[in-house]
Amino acid sequence: MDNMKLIGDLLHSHGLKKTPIRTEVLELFMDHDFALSASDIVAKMTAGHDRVTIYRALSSFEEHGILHRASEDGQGTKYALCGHKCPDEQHTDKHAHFVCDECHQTYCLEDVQVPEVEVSSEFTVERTSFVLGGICRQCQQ
Amino acid sequence: MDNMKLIGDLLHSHGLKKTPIRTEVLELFMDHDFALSASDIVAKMTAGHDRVTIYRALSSFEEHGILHRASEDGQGTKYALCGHKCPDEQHTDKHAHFVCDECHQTYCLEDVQVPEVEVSSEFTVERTSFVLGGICRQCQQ
DNA sequence: TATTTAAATGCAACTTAGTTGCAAATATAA
DNA sequence: TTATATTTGCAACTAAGTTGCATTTAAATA
Ligand SMILES: [Zn+2]
Ligand SMILES: [Zn+2]
Ligand SMILES: [Zn+2]
Ligand SMILES: [Zn+2]
Repeated sequence: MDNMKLIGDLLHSHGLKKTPIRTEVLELFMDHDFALSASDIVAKMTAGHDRVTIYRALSSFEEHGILHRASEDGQGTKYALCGHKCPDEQHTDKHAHFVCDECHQTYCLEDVQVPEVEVSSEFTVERTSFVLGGICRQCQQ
Repeated sequence: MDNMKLIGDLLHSHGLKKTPIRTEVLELFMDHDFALSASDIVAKMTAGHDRVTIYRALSSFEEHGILHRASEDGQGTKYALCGHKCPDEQHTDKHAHFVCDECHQTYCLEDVQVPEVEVSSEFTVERTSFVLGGICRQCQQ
């Protein structure tokens, strides 16, 4: 598990300082296969770090393409690394996401491409979000 | 413009009492071709009605299939009648929506069907939301 | 028309997500 | 080791949305 090395490189390659908080946040993302919100992270962080710092880390990671928005239901924005344990390129919004109505977890559906559609020339499309909702396997049994 | 008749029938057919506030809310939806949030409505309503009442009207209309959720960006949930001036059936989530990054207005793209996709059997899909973002014609000039 | 009652409204208070300004702390580079 | 830009913490704020409860009102019916 040399996530540490990975994280160091990732932060450095984006000109971001490697701080304990950022490191821990990225570790959390690598240790989960579902998306995390700011408050999820605050709850999972060891020490009692300030919410604001977490919000700023998430914004910064999003701006640098380290994280992408996976969903934004009323309970807050959830973020994810693009591929689970692949903190690399293509953190795009080109795949769909799934939100479970039961456990409220959000998953990246990396093998479900967001479809291309024809839209009236009245609109210039620059972003796309395709979010499916329902029940995940754990919540079904 | 016998929207009044339409609104009366609509409310009555759902067993909802016809009140001045609900009437005015539905008129607002009929008079706009973009989706409206609770605070949009509060701002456009004549008298100074309570926010809570508007939230409750919107929830009630959503439960009865009179309105559907068009988008929920960080700035709040926007609702729309299914067809502009067609307060009837099929207030489904089967069409896409467009959110303008400039004016922050949300439009129903009633001719853009939400695509059907194959999803891993790990997930049981019950809802779908397909939201496009970009710039609308007015904001492009 | 007058009475009754369930439904709708208003108000106050609360929760939660997210933001801003500023001072103090700290990661890195020289 | 020092200097500096970046990051963090704190306090305070905004905005969306919710809840409980008392009051009002639409509409059914007597
Ligand atoms: Zn679940
Ligand atoms: Zn994703
Ligand atoms: Zn626009
Ligand atoms: Zn719509």
